[in-house]
Order: sequence, then structure tokens, then C-alpha cells
Amino acid sequence: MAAHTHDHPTPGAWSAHATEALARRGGRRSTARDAVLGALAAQDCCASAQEIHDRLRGQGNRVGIASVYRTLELLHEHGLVTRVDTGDGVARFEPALPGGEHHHHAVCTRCGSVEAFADDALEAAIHAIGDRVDFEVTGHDVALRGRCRACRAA
Amino acid sequence: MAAHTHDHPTPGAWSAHATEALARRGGRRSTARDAVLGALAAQDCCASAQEIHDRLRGQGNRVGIASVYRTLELLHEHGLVTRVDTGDGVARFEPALPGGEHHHHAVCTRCGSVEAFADDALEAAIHAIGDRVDFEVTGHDVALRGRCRACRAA
DNA sequence: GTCTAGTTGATAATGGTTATCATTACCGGC
DNA sequence: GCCGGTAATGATAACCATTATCAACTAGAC
Repeated sequence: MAAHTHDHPTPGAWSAHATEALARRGGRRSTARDAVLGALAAQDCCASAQEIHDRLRGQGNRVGIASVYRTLELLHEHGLVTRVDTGDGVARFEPALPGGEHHHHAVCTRCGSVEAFADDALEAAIHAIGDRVDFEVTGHDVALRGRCRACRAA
Repeated sequence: MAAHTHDHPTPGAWSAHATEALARRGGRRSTARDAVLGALAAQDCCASAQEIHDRLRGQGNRVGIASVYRTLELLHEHGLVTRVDTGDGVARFEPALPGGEHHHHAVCTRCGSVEAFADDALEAAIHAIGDRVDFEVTGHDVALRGRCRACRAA
């Protein structure tokens, strides 16, 4: 499939996978971490630490911003979350599925909105590069820049 | 060609192109701007504003850091420079050739080093996406993540 | 030479992210 | 069920790249 509306990963599946991975790592369970996990599982696409924090506070959760950052870092270290940099100076994060399925992002240079897309041919091309470069490729990012539908109309 | 050592664009060619583009835009000539242009033309791959500033100061040039940022912004607005975000919170810049030829970057997750690579198949795949998405694509970025040769050996 | 407005550069302000540290609370052992 | 140790928390200070401010400077037109 190419460039369609991206399917959101089943929230429960990722949540369970992430919780299990953290348990395997050792360490304690905490409410702050659970809250961030829940917020991540519930989101459609990438979200910044501040956005996650605001959302949690909005629903009455008194999580500290530091714990949001710490949890995101922890998840990122374990490959449970994908970091997305759109170039505006804020890091965004989204759940990373265990199977490796993922999408990329189209960033509007006018309004800053982010849309997801996936493309098999692109993945194939990137995979082929890995076999030729003198570099051990473990991951990749693709960002398209341009105008979203709304900004083209405006 | 794919994944070879990237050829550095002839420094003089880009420099002339950029100078001419800025002249066409109007405005004054300035020593600070010329200095940043010179530094950009001389660099092999992307460099941060701070790096450019340090290099200029190192060779006795009393350019203010603000002017470096201003010049980079100006060049970026005119498409004369490409902005590269490696995810470490610092923006890097490199000359953008008028023809549109460009390369992408492989970022080492261990030491942070950046290498350039180019791949025609990748470009073709990205171009094909543009025809299918409901998004007016004007540019794109690709970043590979992994281990560079040196860090694999270490 | 003079005038004017684009540029400069030192510095303050901004804002996302990270470090600090006293307090809290999870969890195994008793 | 209670303790003790320690991982984790959260408020806040520190950090640092970037941006805004503004008086001084200067390129270029007349």
C-alpha cells in the first residue's frame, strides 16, 4: 500500500508489549510511567513531551514533566518508541511496533502539521542501501516537506 | 551511483551562485555575510552555526554569532542552503546546489558522526510518493541511523 | 561628504530539554 | 503487616541552541 490513511496500531497490543519489555528489564512499576504509556498508546500519531504532559494533567493526572521526559527516554532506549524530529526544535514520540512496521511523516512547512504515510517501495529502496554502505544501518527516518491540503487551499 | 564517497560540490560554483542570488534579491553586501558564505563553500559536509562561528573566529574573523544565524536563515529562505537535523538538538547546514542534486546522511548513534550518501533508487521512490499523496511535496530528508565503521570496530 | 536604511554584534530573552535533590512509594525480606 | 533500601518522582534550577533587541556602524545613492 502507498500513501493511504495510516492504520493506527492496536493500542492494547503495543501497551502490553511495552509493559512486558519494561518488566523484563527489571526495576519498579510506577504510576507516572503507566500514565505516559497509556497516553502514548492512545495517540494517533506523534506527540511531544509537552503535549503528553498537558493531556495527562488535563485528565487530572499530576505527573511531573520530568517524568514524562524520563519515561520517553527510557522507552526510546528500549526501542519501544520512535522519535520524530520535524525540525521545529521539539521532539515528538510515537509507539514503535515490535514487528518493525512503521510509517514516515509529511511535515507542512506552513502550519507545521504532521501527517503519516507508508510506502513499501521506499522501504525497499532504503533496505537496499543498507547492503551497500559501509555503515551498519539500524534505523531510518524519512520526512517529506511541503504543503498540506489545507494550506494549499488557503 | 549508490552509497559511494560523496563528491564535494565545487566550492567556487556554489559560492558564485549564492552570491548572485543574494545580489538579485537586493540589499547590501556585508563582510559578515561574505565570511559565512566562504565558510559554507569550504566545508565538506554539514556544519552547525556554532561550528561555522568557531571556524571564522579561529581565522581571526570577528563575526558575531547572531550574524551567522541570520545569514543561514537568509540562505535557507532562498533555498541556497540545506538544513540537516540529526536529532541532537543542533541544526546543521550545507550548500544546496542549484541543480537539485543532493545527498542524505547516515548518523552514528554512538559517536554522532555524520556521513553523506546518495542513492538514485531512493530518490526515485520518494519522487513516486509525491505523485500519490495528497500533499504538495517540495523537499525531503532521509536519515539513516546506526553504527559508523569506527564505532563498529570499537 | 552626507544621509539613510540595511547590517552588525553584544547581550538579553526564550523555550525545550536535562540535571539536581529532597521526598515518596514500590517491593522483597522479615 | 512492617521495615529498609532504593528506584522513581516532581518541583525547580541549570543548560544550551536559537531568537529578539537595540544602539552603533557602514554600504551605497545622491
